[in-house]
Amino acid sequence: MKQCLLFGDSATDPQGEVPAVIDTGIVSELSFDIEATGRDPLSDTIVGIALCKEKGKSYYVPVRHNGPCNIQEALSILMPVLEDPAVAKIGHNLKYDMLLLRQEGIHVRGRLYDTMVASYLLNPIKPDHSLQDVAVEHLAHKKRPFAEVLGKRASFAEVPVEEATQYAAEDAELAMELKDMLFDKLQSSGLERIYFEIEMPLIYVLADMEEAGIKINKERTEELSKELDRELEELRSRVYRLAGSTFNINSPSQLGKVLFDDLGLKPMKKTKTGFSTSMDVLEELSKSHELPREILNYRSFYKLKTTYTDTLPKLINPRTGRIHTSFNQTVTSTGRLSSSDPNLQNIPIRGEWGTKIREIFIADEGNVLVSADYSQIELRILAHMSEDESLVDAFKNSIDIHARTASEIFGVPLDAVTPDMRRAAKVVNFGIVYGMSAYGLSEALSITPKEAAVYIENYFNKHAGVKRFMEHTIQTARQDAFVTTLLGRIRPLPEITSTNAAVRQQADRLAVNTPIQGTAADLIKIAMVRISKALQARNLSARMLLQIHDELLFEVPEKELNETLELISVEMEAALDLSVPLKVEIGWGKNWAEAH
DNA sequence: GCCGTCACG
DNA sequence: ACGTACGTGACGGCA
Repeated sequence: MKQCLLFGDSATDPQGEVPAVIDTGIVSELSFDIEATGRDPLSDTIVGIALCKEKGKSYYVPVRHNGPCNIQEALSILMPVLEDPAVAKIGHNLKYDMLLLRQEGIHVRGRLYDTMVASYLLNPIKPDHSLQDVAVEHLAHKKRPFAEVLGKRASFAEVPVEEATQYAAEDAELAMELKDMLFDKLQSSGLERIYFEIEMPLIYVLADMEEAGIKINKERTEELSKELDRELEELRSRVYRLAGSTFNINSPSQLGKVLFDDLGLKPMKKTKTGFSTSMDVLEELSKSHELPREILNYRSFYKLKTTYTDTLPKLINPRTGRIHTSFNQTVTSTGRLSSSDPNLQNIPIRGEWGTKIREIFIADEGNVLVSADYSQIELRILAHMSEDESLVDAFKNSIDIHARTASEIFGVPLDAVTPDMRRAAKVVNFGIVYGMSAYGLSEALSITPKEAAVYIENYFNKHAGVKRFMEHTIQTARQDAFVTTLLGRIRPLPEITSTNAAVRQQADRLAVNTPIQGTAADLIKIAMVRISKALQARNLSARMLLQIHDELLFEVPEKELNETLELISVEMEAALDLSVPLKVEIGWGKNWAEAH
């Protein structure tokens, strides 16, 4: 027995002149191939849902187009399909569609095929993974730009339904076509497992995190803004007095005039537009004049106020009372996530003000925030990938790695390592991972390049495995023009064969750094998926809120704290089986500062 | 819309 | 001689 959808002819066949009457029979025939789209980026609401059965057979359900259709009835008919775990979902940027549907109470389930993420895995250095761009690259298909369809209208809902149908159906059809095309390419590049076991399940986790958001103490944040205002006022007058004139401190060009013309300080570095007034320059100049120090103070307070304390309260969602970031899964060339609008991966942590600002991120009543971070993750991955004996041994025996490096590069016994030596060794350990030169190390440690070269030489004498690994990685990269992570994620390095030495050396550093940074990114993504599944399996209601590259932040009901702490540590430490143990440091408190 | 600067891992 | 440590995003100034 056929049942007509109650919104009847509001469903429109893009090919046909006659509006098609979609019935439940057709909807269930769409089983494998669904693309929820027809969204309106301007108002962040669902305007319609485009469904593609196969090429040439697409439907558009105009949920919010002006007309007599009944939203609730339309959605209640699509809901069983969208929520059916046996029905796979195909789309371009599915997280976006999933989040819109959740606002309507629909929770998408089932296997995902996201063509945007597929495009990213195939080429993470591609700057643009929009459907428009991906369709041109992989299908040589020029898609009509959304802006053109929209014209001067305020919303997609005002576009005539026939035109909207053409547009939305084209989106759905392109995703369908791209799915087959990109899936073949993923398989032949060995990216299938990363796609299905890491990135696709991660979409659900990221959607949950974005939807959850994080609570902040609004009143306290506003207090901090006022406090910063008073500090800035004082600093401004001090700066003007020392400069002998008033000017815009935020303008590097005006500041340059004051420092280098009026005060006659000697410029040290040039930028494209003038003399540099960056931190390291002002740091150096502060030895000969009081002003640069005050400029630095002014800048740091100004940064904190404009980027954090002034901005965050305005971003509280009135519906949820919380701040919701976006986690971008297709941005970085190494496989890391990024966070934007607002970026919650660069919240201050250092110094007194770092603590003050982290204190404004709080747990809801009855909950605590839990922070879990991987200890020295990149060095552990380096140890595993290089099989360097001394590094592996140090981690296996829980030796303080920076202290050991200090004893190696300074040639003193472990118990004779001073805090200063350990601090220098820490810089060396980080520098190695980035491919730092003797010059770079000398700058970072304020020593001569000669001394720095000795440290580096000492390091490699004790770590032949690391040296071998770096040389081998660069050599392989030169042959393949790409590098891979432990899990097989790819980063192309087109410039590794450049005839320009500077360009080529840059690529050499990327060749060494990317497998390490990228493997760390793979690892924490695996952990996120595992934790999400384990929490569900154990019926725990902790929510993952943020990922900050080697740290995960959760909101956990106090009553479930002990069980959840255990679960998080276990899942994170077991996410990958390396030749060195993984160590997780975990803490909790009423705010992010306490949890750390 | 780019540049310089600076917050984070 | 080359240029000099990897990966991000947001802000204000300026054209």
